[in-house]
Amino acid sequence: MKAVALQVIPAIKLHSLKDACAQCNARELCLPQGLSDAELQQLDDMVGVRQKLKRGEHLYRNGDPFSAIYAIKTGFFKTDVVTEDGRDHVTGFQMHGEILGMDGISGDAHACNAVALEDSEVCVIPFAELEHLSATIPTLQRHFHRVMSREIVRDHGIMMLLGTLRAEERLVAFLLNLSQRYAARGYSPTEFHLRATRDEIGSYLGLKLETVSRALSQLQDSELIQVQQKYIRITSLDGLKKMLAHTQTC
Amino acid sequence: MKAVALQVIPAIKLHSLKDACAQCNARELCLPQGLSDAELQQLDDMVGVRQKLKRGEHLYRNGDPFSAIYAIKTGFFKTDVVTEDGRDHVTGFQMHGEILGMDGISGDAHACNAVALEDSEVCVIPFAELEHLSATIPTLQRHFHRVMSREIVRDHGIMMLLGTLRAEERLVAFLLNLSQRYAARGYSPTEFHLRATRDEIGSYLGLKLETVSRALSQLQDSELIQVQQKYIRITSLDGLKKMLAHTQTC
DNA sequence: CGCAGTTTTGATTCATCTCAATTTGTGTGG
DNA sequence: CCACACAAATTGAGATGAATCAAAACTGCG
Repeated sequence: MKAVALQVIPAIKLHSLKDACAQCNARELCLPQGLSDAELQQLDDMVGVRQKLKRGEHLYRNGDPFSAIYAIKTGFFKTDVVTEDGRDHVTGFQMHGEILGMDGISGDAHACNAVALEDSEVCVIPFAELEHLSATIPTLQRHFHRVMSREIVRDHGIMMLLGTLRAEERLVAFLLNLSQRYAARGYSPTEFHLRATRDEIGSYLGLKLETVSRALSQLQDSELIQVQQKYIRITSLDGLKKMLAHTQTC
Repeated sequence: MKAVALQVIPAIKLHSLKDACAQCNARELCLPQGLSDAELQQLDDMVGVRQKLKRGEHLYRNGDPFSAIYAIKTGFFKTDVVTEDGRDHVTGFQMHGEILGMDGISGDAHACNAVALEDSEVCVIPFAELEHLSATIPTLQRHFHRVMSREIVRDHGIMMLLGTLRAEERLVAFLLNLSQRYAARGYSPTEFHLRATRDEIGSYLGLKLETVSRALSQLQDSELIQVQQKYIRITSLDGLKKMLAHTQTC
């Protein structure tokens, strides 16, 4: 997959834009959470641009100058970091309602790659304007800080996963995390499509793709899940949870 | 080590406090970086309390209500997360000039433990006041966002380390990171004391303490470092760097 | 229909963990 | 100040989980 020119949708109609945040189905999970109607309006004015990406396209690349963060309106992304010697590592999967690009704030350039794993659409939030607006809307400021903090906490959880869990447990943790996030979005917590390949999942979990495949097969043999390529059906949510709970205790 | 009542140093003298930030030797690395004298003064007024901790004392614990972040004035800390089933994992080591506690913003409660690994002193920065002040001082706002973003980027680096490096490489990355941070503080980049035990380092790197010990011995046998318990002397900084650079390439 | 990419599964190798014994270092109280 | 007890670190031998190498099966797309 090679670089593709980003397709930017310019502001079309003032009216439709004003309602964009208000009508977005990711709203409850997104940045404007908890804002009043008037504040929502202000935020809506700021988010002037939507951007569509096809599967495989980069939203941004490591080293790109930083100017905006992105709220995922629809779709699914991965972020990955690459070292000088070519090793790459998937640092996260993001779904709609989640914020991308905060890695870029510290160095005025993005510190990872963000790639759409399916056709997606994001809201471009110019960061300078977000800072400006959040200085006058305490709720927005507070919420933005929470979003950044949540990313830090989430990353600590992944570090824990990578540092202490065994292969099968990592996969269980991954599946339960997806399940919970789908549930929060009103989708089935027990039935979903993986958007990532075994290789990408492996990279995220610090495992080789064969190990991911084997672990999935094992979980299927244990009758905890059903796997059919990217389709996952969790048949025992409790069973999975128990696998994480009492590993050393018993 | 059990819980110890936190020792809080109340504001003593208005004058001495007003100069606290200005005179702090961690200033160049800390939150006030880049502020004007007048802004520094305002920040200084906000940071009303210093707090001293003895080795082994907790600055905060998982679940503690969140009200402030902490700038390390002197000393050395570790942060760790613990799961229900008792597994714990060290998520980071922090030295003076660095900020602790941002994990607590998202849930109004701290999401990890912070423990002093040597006698330390921190500046307590009430978070509500920081938000309030940063709404009027753009430089402060910007800088705070950078600090949070830097933590995210750093965590991604650790995830990469945990997911893709082998034991010896992880240790090299750890030592080089310490070296660089000591250098940035005006200390020797090639000679320092580890404040953490092998067990804590192992937890941080996703390794067992024996593996840490073996890897250190190996690096010593390769004449890249000298080890004497917690004392480390790097004899070939370039040699260490090469170990990380061309592992797969050659 | 065929080809490329992805996934599954098997056999083997290797790195790290585990268990265990010893050494070294540290702090405390007599 | 020294001796003792406890914590931390080193080192070895063996077990084990995941990586590697390899082949076959499946999927989806042109």
